[in-house]
Amino acid sequence: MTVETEAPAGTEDAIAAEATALDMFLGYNLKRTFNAIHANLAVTLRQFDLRMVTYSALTVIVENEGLRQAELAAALKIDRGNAVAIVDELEQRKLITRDRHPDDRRSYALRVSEEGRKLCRRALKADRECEARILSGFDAERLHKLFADLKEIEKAAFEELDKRSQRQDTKVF
Amino acid sequence: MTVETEAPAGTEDAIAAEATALDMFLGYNLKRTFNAIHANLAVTLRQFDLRMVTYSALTVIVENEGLRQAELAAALKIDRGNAVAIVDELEQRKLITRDRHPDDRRSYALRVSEEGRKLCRRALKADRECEARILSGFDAERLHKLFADLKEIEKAAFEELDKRSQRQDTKVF
DNA sequence: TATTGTTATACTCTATAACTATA
DNA sequence: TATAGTTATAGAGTATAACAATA
Repeated sequence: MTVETEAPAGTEDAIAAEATALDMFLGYNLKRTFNAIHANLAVTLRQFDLRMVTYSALTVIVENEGLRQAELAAALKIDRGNAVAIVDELEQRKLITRDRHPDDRRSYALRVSEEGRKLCRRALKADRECEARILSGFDAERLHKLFADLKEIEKAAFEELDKRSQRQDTKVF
Repeated sequence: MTVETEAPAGTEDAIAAEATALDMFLGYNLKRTFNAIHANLAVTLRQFDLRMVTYSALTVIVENEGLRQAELAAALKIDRGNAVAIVDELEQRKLITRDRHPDDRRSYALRVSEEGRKLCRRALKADRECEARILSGFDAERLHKLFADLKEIEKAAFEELDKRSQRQDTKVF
């Protein structure tokens, strides 16, 4: 998605340093920035044998002991079906336990183990330190504004999406 | 990845409206915001039967007539191998042509057709209008600052990634 | 009837490796 | 030797549909 500036080696009059119409788009810039941040996160998490999704699943379980798989899936915005393998992996690594839910025999109650809690704490710390290095040039106020902007845009984007699906609905009938 | 606030229906004391440690992370917030923007983009592009990658490929070809497939792949930061199917699709839909490169018989020169140019123009317009609706609450200065922040963070993140791989290198030897 | 966990399936995206034809 | 395009393949990520057990 990103139009990077380095020309492929040996390409004499390459499409280097070019601007593209895509530069004007927030989506394009968000993707580029996220890719760069995510590349760092992947390196950070590799030492804990975690992926982004297992990392965030573990974090959510730590913070919500006893939650059901369906609740975890909703929190991570992933499908229930896709949550199975993730929970399987965390359970097989003894980072969490799958206990029967006391008042609903369909459900599991997910709980972190001591080992899982420690791993989560170490991963969060490493992630925090990595982001701090990347964002060392940003003061608190600038960061706060940036986070607020991102939140506001997320909200506006979902509102626009709602409007569009309503428009579609009214078109259909 | 996102810990959304809506509780699943029928979950009485659900993990609703909760904060998570992940909220402190730029990566997490970028992903949430990008997901929301991308959901809109996907809806926008569906009417043109385009995906994000075919959309950006078409745009890059429009802006760099005659470029090689390898150059397109580099611009999109995708693998040469993965570019084949994308170029195939655009060619089969007669949105672009694959001409032999005049001075290198290994290469193709990718060129947009009139139909492709029109489609690209319409898609860019629809994308622009959608983003404008989402960002209607942002004035030009705020947007400019946001884009600048994103660019700066991307740069810092890749620099940090370089440092880390160098650190790894020096460890190995 | 609806929900929980599960399985199967499929499509996209990404990454690697090997092949051919050219340079 | 190296590069351009191609093919095959495999791993993630994501989405849908169906099933058994339970509510």
